[in-house]
Amino acid sequence: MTVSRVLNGSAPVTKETRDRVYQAINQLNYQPNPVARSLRQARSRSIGIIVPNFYDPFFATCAHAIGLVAKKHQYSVSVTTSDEDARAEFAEANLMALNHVDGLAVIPAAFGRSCFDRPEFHSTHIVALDRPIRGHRFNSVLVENREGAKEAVEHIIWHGHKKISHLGLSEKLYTLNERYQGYKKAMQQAGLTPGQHLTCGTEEETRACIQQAMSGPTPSTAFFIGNNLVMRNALHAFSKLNIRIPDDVAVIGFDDFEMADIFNPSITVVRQPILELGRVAAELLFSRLEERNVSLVGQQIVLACELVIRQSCGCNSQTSLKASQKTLIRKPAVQRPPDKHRPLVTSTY
Amino acid sequence: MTVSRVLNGSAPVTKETRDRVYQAINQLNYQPNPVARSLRQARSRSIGIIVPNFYDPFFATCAHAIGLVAKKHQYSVSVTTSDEDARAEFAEANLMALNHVDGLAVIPAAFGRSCFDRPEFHSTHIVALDRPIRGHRFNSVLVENREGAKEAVEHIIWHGHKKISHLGLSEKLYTLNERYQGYKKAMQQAGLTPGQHLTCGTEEETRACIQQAMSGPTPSTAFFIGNNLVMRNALHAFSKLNIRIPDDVAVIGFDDFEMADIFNPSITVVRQPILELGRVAAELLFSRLEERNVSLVGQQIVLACELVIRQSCGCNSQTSLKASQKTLIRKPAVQRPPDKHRPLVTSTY
DNA sequence: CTAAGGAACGATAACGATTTCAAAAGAGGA
DNA sequence: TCCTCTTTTGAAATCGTTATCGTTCCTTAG
Repeated sequence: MTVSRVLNGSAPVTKETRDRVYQAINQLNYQPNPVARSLRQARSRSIGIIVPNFYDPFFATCAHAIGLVAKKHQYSVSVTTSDEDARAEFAEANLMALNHVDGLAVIPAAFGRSCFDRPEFHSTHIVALDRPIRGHRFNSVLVENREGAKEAVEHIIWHGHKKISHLGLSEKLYTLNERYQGYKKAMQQAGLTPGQHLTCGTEEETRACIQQAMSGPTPSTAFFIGNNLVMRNALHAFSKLNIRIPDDVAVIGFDDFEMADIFNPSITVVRQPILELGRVAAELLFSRLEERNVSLVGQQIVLACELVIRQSCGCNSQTSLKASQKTLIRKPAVQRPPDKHRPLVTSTY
Repeated sequence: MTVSRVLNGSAPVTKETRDRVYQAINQLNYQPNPVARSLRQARSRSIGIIVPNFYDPFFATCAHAIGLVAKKHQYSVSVTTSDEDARAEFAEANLMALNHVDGLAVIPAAFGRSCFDRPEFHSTHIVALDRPIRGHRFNSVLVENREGAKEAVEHIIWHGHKKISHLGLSEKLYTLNERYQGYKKAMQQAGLTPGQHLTCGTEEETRACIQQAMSGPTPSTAFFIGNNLVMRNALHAFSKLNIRIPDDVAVIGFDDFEMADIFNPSITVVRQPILELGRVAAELLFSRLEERNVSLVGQQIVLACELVIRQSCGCNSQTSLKASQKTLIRKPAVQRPPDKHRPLVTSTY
């Protein structure tokens, strides 16, 4: 008991006894057993992170950012994946709850019904990132998908394009649907007819979509591309079809990626504040664990994106920008704390 | 006690009692408490994974592969990061050991002294991936860095290049040093003078290295590039310096990456069997948890790489390969089970 | 000098499972 | 009928910590 008091500072202990305790601890190489602690206290000074997968740089960067905040607060973390499957997500979250994690940061799985309102989680603090969880108990931290997409499409319209196609992965995915809505709004406000949400899963589908969009009486002269999987496939397709960017078509994407500014032409994108997303979500979680900001419970926080103008949209960085500065960042309207770039997503091994 | 026997099948229970137990379990929504289990049994049917970071696709894919195997064996996983720091690695591993993980799969941190021979880990099964841990207790699963690099350099030599430079991140990194040794060997066997290990951390350093290598009386006509961080910076530099690939210089890299075949020209690389690496390491770990293959303890397993020939080395895929097949894979000498490609490292959110 | 109050520390009982041991119930043989 | 043996079930101890309560000792006030 005295040892416990010394280690936790939960009650006063004489300096002399304290020293004896520390001496014994050193002699015996004693380390408190976190399992027994967790059993007794029903908490563990740890948080769980559930992301759809590890190999998507977006998710990886979110997990990284959350981990940094956890480290700052001296919490340990445990990361697992849902594989975009709500059932697996439930299994993982349930296991974490049984293990008495103090909080849970989740990028909710895209497919299946979310289960965080189940009684298993009544005593667990949960924060969602990137995609919302409905429910008065939860906070969600999101990105301005709609506004970001709208701004991107407006930029293409400003370039003079009239027939702009939208390529996305699936209308079922929250973020991609939001971006499509932004695309539609920009088109309508400019008096243009928005196209369908062209669903491009595989590389073949993407090529077919592009070919179709570029045939007919009024071929598309520009593409808004909803995420990086589609961007990859689209770039491949453009190359195979001998379609030149930005001469034949303008291209603008959502979510910045590692190679976007190495590409020739470099790719104009809407950059999401990924580190900020993870950071804000994590800080929110910890503020709730420490019973602060309780008034925010149930609120959504939405972070602004940046339009990163490079060459693929038709802007000629050689002339319009200083030679030393290949990338122009148009600052978002909403003020927000400065965000460092996504960490370099490349190998160090 | 009877409930425990029913759930674990650790002793015979009458069908009648068993049914009553299940009925009660359903009524009460009972779930066994893994913390109490872990406290009593000193095991948890879970493994820990420690990787340097999440955002490097290589590490992410390793973690993914290990997770798949764990799922198959019905173990849960907990992933954390060391940030390439051996002290943080020790802290994470120690915490996992205290939490009674049954096994630990680690990509050892590059910087600092590895601590897995400390008494804290005497009862934990540990397997290393990608980088070795010395010690008779440990298994390591590695990639043929030397042979892969050698084969790549031999391919460039076959193209007729005589002055070939080696760009790497750091000689302190195990894998990069191994690859440099392979480069040196290939050069020496061909009667050519190997260059220094050119250390390229930042983009500026990389540019300087390239400029230096390409100046003087005998400028480099080819570059072997040790990993993807340097590859990224090098591609940027080549583009800025208006050096054309493969016309001015040939380029070959180590480790395949997402955009390698989208690039123009597509990048020839040595592909590592990443999923296989994770799979083999995980299966080895589980076979040791189940007390099988004990004879393998202390052994290293080394997996072969593939040379993926694209355009940047000077091979003209338009003529030398079928038009439908842009990528030629030269099979490795060593037979090994077929490996699926790295999962697509792009966003689905 | 006594009583009251606080500081320091120890004893006991949880937390929720499993290990070990003991008891009850049923089967079979003398 | 009684005894032994096996099958099934329950009781107690245990894992390593903390919550709770109680005891000792010392200080201070009346």
